Amino acid sequence: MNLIRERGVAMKKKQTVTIYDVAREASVSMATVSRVVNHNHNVKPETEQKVLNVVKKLNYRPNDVARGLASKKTTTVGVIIPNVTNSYFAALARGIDDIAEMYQYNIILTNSDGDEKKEIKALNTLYSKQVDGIIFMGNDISDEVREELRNVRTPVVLAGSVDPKNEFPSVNIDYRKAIYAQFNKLFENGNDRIAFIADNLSRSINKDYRIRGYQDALKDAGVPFRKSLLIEATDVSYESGYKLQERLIKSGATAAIVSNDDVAAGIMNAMGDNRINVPEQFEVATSDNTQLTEMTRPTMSTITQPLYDIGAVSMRLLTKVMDNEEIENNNILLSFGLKKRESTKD
Amino acid sequence: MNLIRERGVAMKKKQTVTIYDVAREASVSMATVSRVVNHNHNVKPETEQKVLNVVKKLNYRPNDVARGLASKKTTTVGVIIPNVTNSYFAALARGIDDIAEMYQYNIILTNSDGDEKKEIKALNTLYSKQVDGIIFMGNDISDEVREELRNVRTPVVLAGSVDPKNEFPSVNIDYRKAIYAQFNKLFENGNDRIAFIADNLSRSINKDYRIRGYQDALKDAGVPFRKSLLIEATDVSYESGYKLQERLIKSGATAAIVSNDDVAAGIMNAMGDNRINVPEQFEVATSDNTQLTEMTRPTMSTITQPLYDIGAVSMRLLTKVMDNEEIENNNILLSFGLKKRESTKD
DNA sequence: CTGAAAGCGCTAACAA
DNA sequence: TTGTTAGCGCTTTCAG
Repeated sequence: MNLIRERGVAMKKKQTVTIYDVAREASVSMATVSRVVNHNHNVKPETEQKVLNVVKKLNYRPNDVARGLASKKTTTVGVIIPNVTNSYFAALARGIDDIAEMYQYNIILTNSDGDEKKEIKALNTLYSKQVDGIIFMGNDISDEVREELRNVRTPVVLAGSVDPKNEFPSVNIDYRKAIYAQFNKLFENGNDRIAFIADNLSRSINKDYRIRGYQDALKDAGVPFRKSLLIEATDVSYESGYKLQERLIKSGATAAIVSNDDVAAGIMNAMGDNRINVPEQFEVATSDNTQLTEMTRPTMSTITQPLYDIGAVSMRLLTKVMDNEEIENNNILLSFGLKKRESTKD
Repeated sequence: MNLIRERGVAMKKKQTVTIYDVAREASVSMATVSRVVNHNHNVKPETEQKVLNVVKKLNYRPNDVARGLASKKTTTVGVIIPNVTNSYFAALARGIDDIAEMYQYNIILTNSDGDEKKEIKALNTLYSKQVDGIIFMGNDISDEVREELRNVRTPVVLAGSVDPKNEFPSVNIDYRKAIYAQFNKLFENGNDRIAFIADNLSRSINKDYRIRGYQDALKDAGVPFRKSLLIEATDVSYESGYKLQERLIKSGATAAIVSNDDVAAGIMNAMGDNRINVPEQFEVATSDNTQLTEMTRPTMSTITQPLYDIGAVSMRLLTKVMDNEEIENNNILLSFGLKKRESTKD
């Protein structure tokens, strides 16, 4: 080993300079170097300066892996996302990364496609990598995932994803109230056959939240429930929305509440392509207020959600959990709104 | 230490089971456990089975951090992306992650906003984290970034980002030829005042590639170059496109080649809102073929790029570089096409 | 086919 | 304020 070090420039392999090298060169102990590198205050200014000089001279960069092993902290958090390509989740991811960066964390990003198997696999990998925390996105969590989440014993926060059992910290909007409000708008516009559309009606986020809001509204409005107005899309894509148009018309609906912007855009464009005017003949209200809502013609009325903030707040919450801080409220609901654009009458 | 382990269940701190525990329980050495966990063939089947049983019984999970320190491989690669929220880059990121997963790598994702300072900071962080490789996205690389990239001495591949000096491996399409082809289409449609729009005309990807293609075409078509037709957007957003519309009309252009789909959508919608018909009165051709091109009305004609593949191929290329494989071609150009939709006449 | 032992580069008591 | 010394959990020669 020493032989290798001595040979210096003659070495072929790239020479990594370690804390030991710095210590020797600065005539101090490794502990002291560690202290100055970690901005530990208990170091005499002169010593600190001396070390800093050597650090610069040798271009020393601490090895985070070694650090992680010794300190049991990796300063990285895992992020499970259904699909980066989905603008709703991408917006959250951006919020997460920004706050993570602010708190000196890095993000390991894994796409799950909302698939339970992949989610579990990702969780295991993240666990092996010793991440300090995990942000989980995926609308809701299956029992198997819940089990795994308990298992890994790593702080977890759900972002834009509900936990009906309130077992894990989460950041969301109140989906039930949001749909309730949206229904009423549409109802006031004269619609009493309002369809509700989501990609998976049996998922908790729909079954336990959105559809309940829908039914609350139905009840208060004195409108009977019609099962045929609950429509399931094959997935959260533009195409799946486009294909739904015919069925929607046949259902007798005159308006639709859609839980995803891409799907809503598909429905709207399909209406237009089939000479059904939006909003005159059919009103469409969507849910995510992604930028797409302003790009379509007509533009889309929507629930407004603070997407970026949902991500940002989740990450902030996670830092608190990781630091064992006292959490006053584990299930944060950010406020939503209703934005009227051109796809609804009022 | 032993004391602590002995206390077993009595311990408060969560007990992590290590390779040492497995070895003891299975009455073999750590080395043997390591071998079976890493699927090293030189292990007698019975021994392997015995170890595997204990692994399962104790629910042993290898610690990747310790592994990383010992083996100097972290099986994670860094990905620098301007913005996950940008659908062009998000599509590449998805391709990257899928192939990474296939090769057992994880991805550390960092948003740079295309900002040189952030790019350099990210590079340094990734270096500290000892990533095995880096995928860089950002259109092109400044001299400072180039310097840093050389410095870190970690395999790098550029995805959807040009390196005019061909110093680093990269995966792209031939932007010059693509713009050339697109110009000709528009020219054949009867336009001789065709604007070219990008967010930063002085960036290499525009200056050295796209604008050259534009000028090649100009020359072959015998059309004089007009500087006023080279238009810079403030950024790659829908709004910046929307705001450009007036200037575009004033420039005398009758068609535009736009280098970003969001910007193109903004321009198109602004035209529509100002009662200028696309494509009858103004033709718009865009560049990325993201899904947005099908969502706008009219739909957008575009260059088609294999976005997902650019990411996927980049990651595949990176695995080769990391494995020191012989690379036949360092600068991969994937094929592009031209897709006619409704925003151009032919 | 298996084991012993020396690290990987750093942090964190504990002393001094 | 600084140094000494154990490890952190695993891989990897090198023997046997």
